[in-house]
Amino acid sequence: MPEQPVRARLVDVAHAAGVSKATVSKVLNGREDLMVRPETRRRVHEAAEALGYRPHSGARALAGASTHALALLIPALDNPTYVTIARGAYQRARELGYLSLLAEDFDGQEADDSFNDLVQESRVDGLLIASARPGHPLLETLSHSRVPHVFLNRSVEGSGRNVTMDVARSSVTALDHLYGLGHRSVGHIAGPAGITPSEVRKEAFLHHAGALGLDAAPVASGDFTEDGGGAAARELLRPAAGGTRPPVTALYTSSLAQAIGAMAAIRELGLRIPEDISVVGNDDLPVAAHLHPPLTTVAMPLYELGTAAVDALVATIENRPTGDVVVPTEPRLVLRGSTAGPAEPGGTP
Amino acid sequence: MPEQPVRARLVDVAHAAGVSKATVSKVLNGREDLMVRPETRRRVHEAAEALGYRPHSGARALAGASTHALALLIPALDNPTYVTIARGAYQRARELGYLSLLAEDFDGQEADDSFNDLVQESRVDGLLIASARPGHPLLETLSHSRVPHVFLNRSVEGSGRNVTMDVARSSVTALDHLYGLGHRSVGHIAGPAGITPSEVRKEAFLHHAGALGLDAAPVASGDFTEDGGGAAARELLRPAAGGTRPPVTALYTSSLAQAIGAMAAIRELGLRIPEDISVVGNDDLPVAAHLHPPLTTVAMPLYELGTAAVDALVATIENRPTGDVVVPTEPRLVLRGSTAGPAEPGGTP
DNA sequence: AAGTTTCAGTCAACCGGTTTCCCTGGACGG
DNA sequence: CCGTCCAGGGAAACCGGTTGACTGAAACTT
Repeated sequence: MPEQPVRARLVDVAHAAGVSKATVSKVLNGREDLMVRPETRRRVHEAAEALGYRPHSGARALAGASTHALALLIPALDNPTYVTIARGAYQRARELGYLSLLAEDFDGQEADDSFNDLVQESRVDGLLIASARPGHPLLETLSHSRVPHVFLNRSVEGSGRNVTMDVARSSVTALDHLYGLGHRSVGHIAGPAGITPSEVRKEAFLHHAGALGLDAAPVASGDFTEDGGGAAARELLRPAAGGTRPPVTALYTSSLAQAIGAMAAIRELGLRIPEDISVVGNDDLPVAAHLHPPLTTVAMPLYELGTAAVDALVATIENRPTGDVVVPTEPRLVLRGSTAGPAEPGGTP
Repeated sequence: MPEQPVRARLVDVAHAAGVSKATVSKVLNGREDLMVRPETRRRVHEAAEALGYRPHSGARALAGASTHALALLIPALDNPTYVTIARGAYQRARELGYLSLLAEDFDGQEADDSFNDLVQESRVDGLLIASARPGHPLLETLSHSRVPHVFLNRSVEGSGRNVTMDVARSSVTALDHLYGLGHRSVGHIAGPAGITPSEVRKEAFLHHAGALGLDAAPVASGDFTEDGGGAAARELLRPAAGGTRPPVTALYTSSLAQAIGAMAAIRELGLRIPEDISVVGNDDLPVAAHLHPPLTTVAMPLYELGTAAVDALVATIENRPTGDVVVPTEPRLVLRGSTAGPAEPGGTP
């Protein structure tokens, strides 16, 4: 026979357990101030279980002013980086009794839509914002509201709500690897200006390049896309006036997509990977292993970023703000075929 | 000065407009059976606008049994195919006054979680299911419930709720292209058994290969991933007993990731693309243009699939079921560098 | 002119929870 | 033996919308 076709309500559970609505509500929400006999509690739980009771989220939101849901705003869904973050967030939210919803925020406009649909209509209790950037319309909106929120990955200076990774460390890791292979001229493909992790990565790159005493450490910026990476790579590989060899022997990119675009550009220039140019990308994702050649990457703790952001947001919602948080897991180098020692300066075929 | 810090409620709008709650509700919901003077309607709209009124979704859901939200269940977020579908769905939903939420359903377990969190707790009015497959737990769950839903991309036979693309046509398009280049032996890398579009694509491939009179049209199955494509490619390219040349001169894959994996495998076998083996992938996404060589693909109308699915679901919710729907837009060949005429049979270097 | 429609809106019940305050009965102290 | 106290639980007032029954006035009928 089919299951009960109608939803069980709180009152149904109450009736089945022989208690009142109030008691069921207290028991199921595990309130601390509860004065309920273990025996009664058991009956309530059994009745709820038997009836397959699930509270009506709307009713809860209405009565309790809490939806038990969060929303994660990410800048681009087709960037698999954010997918990993989203999975971490979803999982951790679930463990804490929240539902994590996903919203794409290409470039600000969608953020306001999402804000309206999700926050203003009380569908969520708080926001995880991965799409922040200077001048983002949402920042202004948020300053007028009391909605709990944290910024992840892309931080907002002085907000005290940033959850980030040790991005600077990723530059050090990548550079140490290339230096160890013998590279003394390394180019960096940075992300767009104004985006925090991109800036930090660039600064750390330049700083560490100085510390290592590299011969050259040029930087070019581009979108986090394949095209952005390709254009930046062409810029960095252009031989100096009068020269014929590219000024660098290795490239370190800010995103995986940039690395893919850079690799394509390198080949179009008639150069080989890794014989002529080594490439290191950021963020290790499955596709990196299947490129030609397989891409050496710096794996960032993306999943943990998602979980940490949820922890911080839930803490904020419960009035225990955490301040800025940095995920403790360190970036890890994943060695593959796109890096090798540089060619001998004079040894061109 | 900061905006009004407290939400405006329906009653606030009513008061501001000098009418009753009921009137405001009717006006704002644009009900057809409304008897409201244009003048009154204008006042209500102005008041709502001035107060920045947004209805409380929970209250609406409670009172009207309608949440104005849908959920899209997709099998893997890191498959950009589904991202395009999701964008189409989100946009169309918005146009129809719905909010489209995204949920990932790796392999069934998550589907039940989502079902509980979203449907059982009345957060959504209906489900767009892109993750169906035979034996999927959700199918059983759905049969016990009255939740409006449609299946997209992956269909469920006999459900009368399928929204699909002309997948068979994509095989024809790919095969015609390869045939036109001179290929007479083409291999097909299919998706896992039981997944509808995969099956249909395979059948269409075999059928059209027969119609064209190809010399050989072997098929191998694999996951929709890079690894799945790589393994299947190795299988299809294994020379016949005693032979040294691969039995096919071209490969046609079911997904973009498979094509990437296949390309890697082809190279590992010491073969060139497209000189030795041509490759055609399914679904055109930005990364295809940046592979080495750029990948020729069959572009499927993914965005339209998303919009059509929402149309069908909303129709179902409003008691106007549509029956199975096929998106009219035809697959389109995107010509790039991974396809060329086959090498001369005897012309090996 | 009185009765009937139609029009334009209002009233109030209800949706399914949460929460505050109040009630009750038994244990306990004096 | 009676008053107090408190653990255990219940009654009822919300939360913010939606909806159908109902009403008062204006416009038609005849």
